[in-house]
Amino acid sequence: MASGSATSGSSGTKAVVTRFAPSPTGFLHIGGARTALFNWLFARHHGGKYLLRVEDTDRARSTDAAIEAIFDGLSWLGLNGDEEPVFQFARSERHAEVAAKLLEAGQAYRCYLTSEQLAERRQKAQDERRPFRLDSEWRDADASQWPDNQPYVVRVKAPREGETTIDDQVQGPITVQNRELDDFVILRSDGTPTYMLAVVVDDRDMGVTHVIRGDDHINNAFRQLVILRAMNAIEGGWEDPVYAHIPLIHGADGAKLSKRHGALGVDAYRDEMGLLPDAVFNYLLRLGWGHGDEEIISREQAVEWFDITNVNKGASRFDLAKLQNLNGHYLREASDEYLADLVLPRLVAAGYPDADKALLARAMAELKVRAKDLNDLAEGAVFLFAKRPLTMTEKAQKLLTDEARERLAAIHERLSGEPEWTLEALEANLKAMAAELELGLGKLAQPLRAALTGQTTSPGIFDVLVLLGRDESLARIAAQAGEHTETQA
RNA sequence: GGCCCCUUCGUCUAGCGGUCUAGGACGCGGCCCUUUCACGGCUGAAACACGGGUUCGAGUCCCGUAGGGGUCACCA
Repeated sequence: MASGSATSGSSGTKAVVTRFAPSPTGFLHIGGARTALFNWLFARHHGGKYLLRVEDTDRARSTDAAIEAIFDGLSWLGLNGDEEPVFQFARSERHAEVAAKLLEAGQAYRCYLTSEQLAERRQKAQDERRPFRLDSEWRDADASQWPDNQPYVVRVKAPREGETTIDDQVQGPITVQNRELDDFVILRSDGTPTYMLAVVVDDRDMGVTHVIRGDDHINNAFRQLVILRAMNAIEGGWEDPVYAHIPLIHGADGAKLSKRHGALGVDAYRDEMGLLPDAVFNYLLRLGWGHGDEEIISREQAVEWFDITNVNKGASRFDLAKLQNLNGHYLREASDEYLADLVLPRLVAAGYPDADKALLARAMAELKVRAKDLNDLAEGAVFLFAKRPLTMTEKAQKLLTDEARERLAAIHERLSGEPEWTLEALEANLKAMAAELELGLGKLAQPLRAALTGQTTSPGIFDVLVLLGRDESLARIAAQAGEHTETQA
């Protein structure tokens, strides 16, 4: 049993309950996604539950758009909660109720210090270059001393002696001297609960057994334990959860991930970068965690192998190149139908409203081996739906020399007589032609590629001919062919 | 600054006192395959931050130093 030092858990085999608790003040970024992933994996691995809670107690900064974006991102990654999400703000009455109990039991107190007074004291401490620690004169004030009609906040009475140790599942034991803890606010002067109170109450009411979150919350754990243990002393049934603080993700330059760096919403990875959810899932899993030499890990495998105590303690950097490589792998594994569905809207958006899914799907096998994301796939597919006359890339244009155009004319003549428009027949035909002309196949294939696709890279040239079909192929060749054939396209 | 935490190739990691002349992956170089680009295969360069201990033996344990990160709100 790993848990804080004091409380003795009465239940030895309690079912695991984890939660992911984003605050809807921004979008689901990559770090949050990984926290959700680890919570999900841990719960799945132990056959427990994984819950979602929206921490929207900051009314000013919370937005519906953010809530939607977060759910959308989680859903894309397959990390939906096992139950309906809890909205923290809706529970403020319960939070206030707990604060009242704390107050009543003398574990919290009304503090009439104003923000200005606090700022003053902080400033003074800083000027004297000593650490600021709040020592409110209201901590032990009697009800008779309370001023009338003055706003006040409710603070918990943090212990001032001894020390507290949490046995963190990732970081190992962490000890803090209790005198480092201050009497933090649990109820604001307008009566609303602070995050510190709400988290503790909600976690316990939701039955959360394992708190897995970013290690920027380590210090909060000690504060939350103050509330938790006070409540446990008052009414019992408030057990310490098991903590696991996972390291943050840094940008490629080692600095904290911020909007400037790679801290994009997961929607950007999906929409702009054209990545697959399985790839992001796999990448995030391997960031800070490993299982021997395994690199490609399926969801099922991940659930089986995942162990929170194996998570590394140090922060890791976000490496886009590796993510893209992984994505390329998952792209090649994905079915042609699935990919065609994802690529089609991209083609339409790129100005090819006539893009045909069936043709796209047929080309996919050839397309996906040379792509690392959906953008590559869409770009590679453009030639299938481009209208004549094709626009040539600079490199393609260069390939179409007079000599090349003459060869195209010859190819046109020859393929016009090809009775069987199949991969095998076309390959045999053109190879024979190259041999007769004593040319490398490339001398024919490259100009052909330019004429057919407008580009210098594409799927195999015979595949391209088959994909395009006889009529379209011949028309495109004719359009670029040299003089001695009259081009009638 | 106080407190807490971290430190293996450029990056992600394996390593849980001897099997480490430190393994894998991405990236980078070379070769092969090849009509292009990819894919794939083979191969090369590349790391235990530093200094003290403990031990017969340390990448693995302990202590310092340096570097990095987190946190110090009536924000979450």
